[in-house]
Formats: sequence, C-alpha cells, structure tokens
Amino acid sequence: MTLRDLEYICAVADFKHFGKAAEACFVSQPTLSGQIKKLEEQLGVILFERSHKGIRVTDTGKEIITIAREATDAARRIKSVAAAAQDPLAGTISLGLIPTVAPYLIPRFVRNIQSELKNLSVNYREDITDRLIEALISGELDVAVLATPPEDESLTAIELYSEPFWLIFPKGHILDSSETVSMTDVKDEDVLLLTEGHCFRDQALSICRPPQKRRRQSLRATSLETLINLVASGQGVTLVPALAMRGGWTHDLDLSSRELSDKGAARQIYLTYRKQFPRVKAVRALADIIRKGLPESVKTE
DNA sequence: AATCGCAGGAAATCGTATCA
DNA sequence: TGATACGATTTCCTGCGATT
Repeated sequence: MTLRDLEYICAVADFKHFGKAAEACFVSQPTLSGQIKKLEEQLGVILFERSHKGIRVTDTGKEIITIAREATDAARRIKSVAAAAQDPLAGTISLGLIPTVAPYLIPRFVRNIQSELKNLSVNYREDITDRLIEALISGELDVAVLATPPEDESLTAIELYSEPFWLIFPKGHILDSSETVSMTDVKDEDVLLLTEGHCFRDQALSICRPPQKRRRQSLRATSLETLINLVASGQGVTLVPALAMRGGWTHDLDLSSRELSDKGAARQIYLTYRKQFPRVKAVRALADIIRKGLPESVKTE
C-alpha cells in the first residue's frame, strides 16, 4: 500500500468514476483500476461496488477512505513543512483573528503581505478566542491575533500593539460637553456589550462599575457594528477598541465618541503561536508588516 | 552489470445499456 | 435482435529504481 494508492481511492470516491479519477491522478484508467484491485486484494476487502449504474463506496470503503484522506492530507502538510524549512517566508500560514480585530486590522496589512512577502500565502479565519487557542494548540492554525496573553505553556506571543477603549454615545448627550470621559461619568445609561465568549466583553466589563455590569442581560450582540447601531437608536452607550473607531460612524449615525481616561481602559493585542512552530522568521515578518499598517491611535511600544 | 519488483501504458477483451 | 458506445478489467510489454 502506497500513498499513491490512497490518492487513487480518494479520487474514485470523489468522482465515482474510474476514468475521471484516473485523469485527475494523471494516470491511465487501466493503471488506476489495476492498482485499486491490487489494494483491495492486499486488504482483503472490497472498497468499491462496480455496477452498470455506477460506482458505490462500500461501508468498509468509506471508513478506509476517511483514513486515507487524513493520510494524504498529512503527507501534504509534511511537504509544506519541508518547503517552509527551506524558505521560512514561503508557503502557507494559517492566521486566526478575533472578531473585534479581524475586520479592522486585515485591510491594514493584507496588501503589504502580498507586496512584501510574495511567496507567502495567508489563510484567514475569524473566531472567538477560545476556539482560536484550541486551533493553535492542535496545529490547525499557525498564528493568531488575540487580545489575551498566552496561558497555555505550549504557546508564546509577540506583542503587536495596545489599543485604548473609546466610549460611543449619542450626539448631544451630557458627556458631549466634557473634554475627557471616564466610566464614572456613565450614570444611568445602559452599557451595551458583546455576548459572552468575546474577550472584548470581559475587557469592557473589567472597567465597568457594578451597577453598569448588572444592566441589559437580555441583549445579545455579536458584533461591534450592531452595538454602534443600537447606541444610534438610543439604547445606551458602548465601548469600542481604538482600531475599530472610524470617522463615518459618528457623522453618519449622529454619534459622539471620547477616548476613556480610566486606568486600564485599553487592551494589549498579541500575535500568538506555538513555541515549537518552526517558522518563527515568518511570524516575526508578519508581526512587522501588521505593525507597519497601524494608525497612530494605537500604540506599538 | 545483472536481476528483480513494481508502476504504468497500450491494446484487447468483457459486460452492459441504448437504439434503430 | 444486432450494432454501437461506454466503462472496467485483463494481458502484455516497457522503463525505472533498488538490490546484489
């Protein structure tokens, strides 16, 4: 049994047609047919039921093909790792980002990656912190932009930037008359927050006073955009990290904003990766490119 | 260098469906 | 019912790499 045999059976399972599977594997149909027959004899099981109506994968075949796909995927990853070892700045990197960072940060560096790291291709995934950390540990992801420092001992991180929190409130609100605003100035308004699971919710809660924490348990927003629109419709006030701030909001939706003066009203953003990840050079290059695209409203030191 | 094993291709063959 | 088309299998041969 060879890796090539496994590719053949995966192709037949995909195409349900020996001729098309052979074409996809760049061999003649008799070659593919012969190799599959030999594999079936070696294993002592029938993988495919051939009939005039077409090809059907047997139950045992389905189990074996599932494992074959894992094996061929693993082989591809091995090749990718080997290629990356020869040139750390080439190949593919899987990058995860949390939802309160992804839409605001990606547009700031994606073009620079294309122009400065021409041989590096980046796969993006947006998800909440816990799932990104799981994916990092399992090897599903190579690096992740997170707003919490690495706790798992297998992970390490590069500090990217720190971003202050801004308070968003309706234009004409009493806070509009103040140059500086702190959470103690938020008296009776509901502080609208993201649903549980979003780290920004916990970070925002950490600077809220107890009465503010108790309100609005029924609201379940999963994006900053939703919170902003709720503020615009008079449902309360909300907090937004600096990178997510953009001029259009305040103008188009009749909102005002102030950077919070509270101590601790900011968060550190990290580029987190596995300690054993062999392509640290690529991670550092990625961190440099991300920092280059940042606005002055966030701090890189 | 000789030998062996194996993958792969070409051609022949087989089985079945379709159609006149 | 025979001709034809299509897809899979079998047989035979070649080339290549590993081993001795």
